[in-house]
Amino acid sequence: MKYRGVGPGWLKGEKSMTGQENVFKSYMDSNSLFKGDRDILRPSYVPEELPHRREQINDLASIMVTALRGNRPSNVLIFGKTGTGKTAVVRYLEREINRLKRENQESELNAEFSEFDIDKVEYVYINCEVVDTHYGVMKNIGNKFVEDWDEQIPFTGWPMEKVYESLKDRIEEEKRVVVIILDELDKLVTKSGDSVLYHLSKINSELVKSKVSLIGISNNLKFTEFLDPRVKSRLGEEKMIFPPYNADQLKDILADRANKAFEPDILGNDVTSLCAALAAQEHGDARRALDLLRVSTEIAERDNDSSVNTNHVYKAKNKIEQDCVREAVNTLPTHSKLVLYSILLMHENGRDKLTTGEVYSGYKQLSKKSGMDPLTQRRITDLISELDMLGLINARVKSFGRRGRTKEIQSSVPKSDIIDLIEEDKSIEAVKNFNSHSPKQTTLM
DNA sequence: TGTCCACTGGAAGGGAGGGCTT
DNA sequence: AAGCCCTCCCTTCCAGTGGACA
Repeated sequence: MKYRGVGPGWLKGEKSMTGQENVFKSYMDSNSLFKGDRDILRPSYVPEELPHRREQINDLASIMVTALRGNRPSNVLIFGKTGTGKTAVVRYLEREINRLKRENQESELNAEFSEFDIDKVEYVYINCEVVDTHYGVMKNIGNKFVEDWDEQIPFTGWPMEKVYESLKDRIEEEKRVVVIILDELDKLVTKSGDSVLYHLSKINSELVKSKVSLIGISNNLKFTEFLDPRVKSRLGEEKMIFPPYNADQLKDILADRANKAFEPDILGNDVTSLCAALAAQEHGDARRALDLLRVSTEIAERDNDSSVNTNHVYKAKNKIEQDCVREAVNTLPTHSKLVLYSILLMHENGRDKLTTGEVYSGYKQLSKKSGMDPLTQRRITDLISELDMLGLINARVKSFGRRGRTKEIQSSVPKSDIIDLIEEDKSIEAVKNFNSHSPKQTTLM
């Protein structure tokens, strides 16, 4: 069939050139329960006020104000579990600094901070879960100071020393105070060590005009144990710990966002309370509370309901959990999929607890069947640990005395759903139905 | 109390891939 | 084109481990 393109009529929701009604039409005509921008319910949205974080905002602002006077603020380490507002507070202060810069430009007075041009305060935010290498972090910081594509540090190819020198030169081009935020810092340290922190924390001794301050954000209080003592002391000049939100605080946060996101009467009684209570069970995670409210509303919209009720919230809870698992499985490399597949198949065959050796022999059978060279057992040990970290399996080291010491492995996902999902992967199509009852098939045991 | 098993997990290094410099 | 750098994925080697058992 010839491709005919999408004509203007389609866009208006009229019948397509094939004579069928446009697939989006019915959805576009249905009423949205959101008042406007649904991103208000996304964790990345930074509201005008952050409920129950005034104290942390003030503390951090009192440290950061030094930058506005042209001096170097102390380095800060911020700790707190997921969804406790760490990133939101840092982003909030970034917005406040930018607002101050704008007001300053408009008034052209620069009265309050007259000795230093506050336009020269630079805020560089790096998420170390995304950029998790020494090179990547340095490159990203350095590239914040150039707009010309030709002058950008390439994403690979330069020696580290050159990247570092280039970064220093760019910062030194004019007198400025650079505040570098390293979010999810523990991920960077775990993966690439502390050399990037070593360089960044001693950079001030090599700068003449400019100054650099670091704000590290981490979920893990213990990650500083892996740091070189010099880095640890330079980095932790100030420390802040963000406590988890309780259910009442989460309810306030949700109520605040809900006021902006919905018309009155859209949310049923107890919807925000339930979202808050469910999220409070998970160490007071505001991100989870907001996701629950947003997904509940989306489910209500799809069901063509005129309001959101607690049933939608329970559905949303299940959906979020399932989506997380499916996403995790879908993005696994092929060999990890085969390891998980072999664990699930053996569970299907009644084997509840497995050892590394058993999983490895099952995996080897599957690899050969799918025409791939199996990886070594050492490598598979690492893949098993990764699956454990993703929460797809439970693996704990256990000693069986004379029968050795190994991991005891159990799956922690719905077996048949995930088996079906893995079987959708084209690259391992040959192992599909490996465990069928056909007499010609071998069975994993 | 020493032995033994079946691994665990750290360290070192190979090599492929992507890109820069000379 | 050759030499170099960095990252990623992987292998190889090997010391260490917990607890049942003789």
